[in-house]
Amino acid sequence: MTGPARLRRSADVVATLRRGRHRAGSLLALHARRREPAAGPARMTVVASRKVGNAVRRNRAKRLLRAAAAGRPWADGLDLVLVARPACADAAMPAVRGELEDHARALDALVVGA
RNA sequence: GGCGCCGGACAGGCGACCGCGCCCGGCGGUCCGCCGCCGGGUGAGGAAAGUCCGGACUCCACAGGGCAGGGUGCUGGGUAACGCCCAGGCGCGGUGACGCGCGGAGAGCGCCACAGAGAGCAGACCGCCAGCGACCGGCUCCGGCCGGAGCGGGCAAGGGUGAAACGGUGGGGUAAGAGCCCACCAGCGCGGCGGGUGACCGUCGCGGAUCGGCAAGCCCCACCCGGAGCAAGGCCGAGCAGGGACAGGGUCGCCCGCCCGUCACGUCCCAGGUGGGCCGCAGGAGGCGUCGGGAGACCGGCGUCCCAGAGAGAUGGUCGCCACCCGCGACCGGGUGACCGGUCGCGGGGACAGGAUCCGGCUUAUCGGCCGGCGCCUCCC
RNA sequence: UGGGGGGUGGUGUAACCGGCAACACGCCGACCUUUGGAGUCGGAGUCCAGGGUUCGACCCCCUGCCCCCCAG
Repeated sequence: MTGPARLRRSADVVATLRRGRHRAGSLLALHARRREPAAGPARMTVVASRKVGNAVRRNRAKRLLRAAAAGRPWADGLDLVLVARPACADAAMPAVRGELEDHARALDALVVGA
């Protein structure tokens, strides 16, 4: 995976969802959290629940989110969780990129600036 | 030409740039656990799906018997096995190609609402038939005669109810009738002969007058099933804190049998800790080709190929070109015509759906065209 | 992975061993009332969907869809 490294451990995902900042839109929700200490490149994972649809729709949504996330730079020391919404599986790439960029800019101000 | 039936195979192709999982090789770094870069190889389906069946595999005193429970259900075959497949038999539907169904109701229990006279060793509303007939009506040659109400009987042909009502035709018989009797037909049962491995078929004889449906209600018969599941199971590593109860425990239930144990290394409960890695885990009931056996499902021989192995879970993103399908328009060709074919332009479309231990089936979803065989109708020669 | 339960008017629930789908609240319409409320009368159901068994299916069997629960 390019860009951010993969976030593998379940505890890290839960910590990011619970203690991180988040922003949500119609296509996706972005959770972000600074590690302590904030060393190493950003890590990320994508999530799609059963509400998104069947396996094809879930995987489609996750691929779009990965591709979109790989297309922009991320600050070091961040843990990211991208949550797919049902509409994400039907969305086009520019829309996904746009919404992700909005969330990322808003959260950079909160997480990085804090 | 039109409308159909059955079977099979496919699941757009090529290319550019940026990326992903796994494997191999090289280089570099390393705290030796690995990490980074480069190159090469490889990377989803006919249903991968639903999880409805069957097996492989693994573990459980090696699970032996009985009961209970569950499943299957015409016959023969195929298979590792099946609830699957093939062939056959019978029945039903269809003009037909073809499709669908399948043990037993002559072992027992139970159920058949409403309607209807009667619905389970049937029944008599209308009706039919003689008899009585003191009452009523009509006729009268005055003796009676005819019809009806009523009474107690005989009958079950016809009407009518219902999903279903105790065979059909003809004859005899009778007061009227009825398998009451007879012949033939249908159906049932028994027996013989012939064919078939068998389901069953053909044929001959005899019998007794001969009535259902539901077992996807209980049930009977035959056959099958030990249980759990890859979070099976095995190995390595890290970490913690013990306390209490009990004589029984052993992978669904009950009894017997068997095995282990009876003061703890067991079982259960509470509390605490961990929730990491490796194997299982990809050579298989395997794919393709060919030859042989078989009616077929399928089986065997030979050759050849290696074809996903992740573990928060890899196939993506942005485009181009060419085919394919649909709609509209223009032009050309054929035809009296409805219309058909071709070229070009514009617009649109490409489904259902993603491996998670593996395999064989079933079922369900699915845009579109392709191949093969067959049936019916119509037209022409 | 294995097992269990359920889907009935708008909502919450019924229906013996197969025989006319019932109740409460709500909604709609009519009557009554100056209006509203209360009251009276009436109305509305693909019994989740599609097949099958049966004379007949909410009920029995098969297939599919959805929801809930339990164990690991």
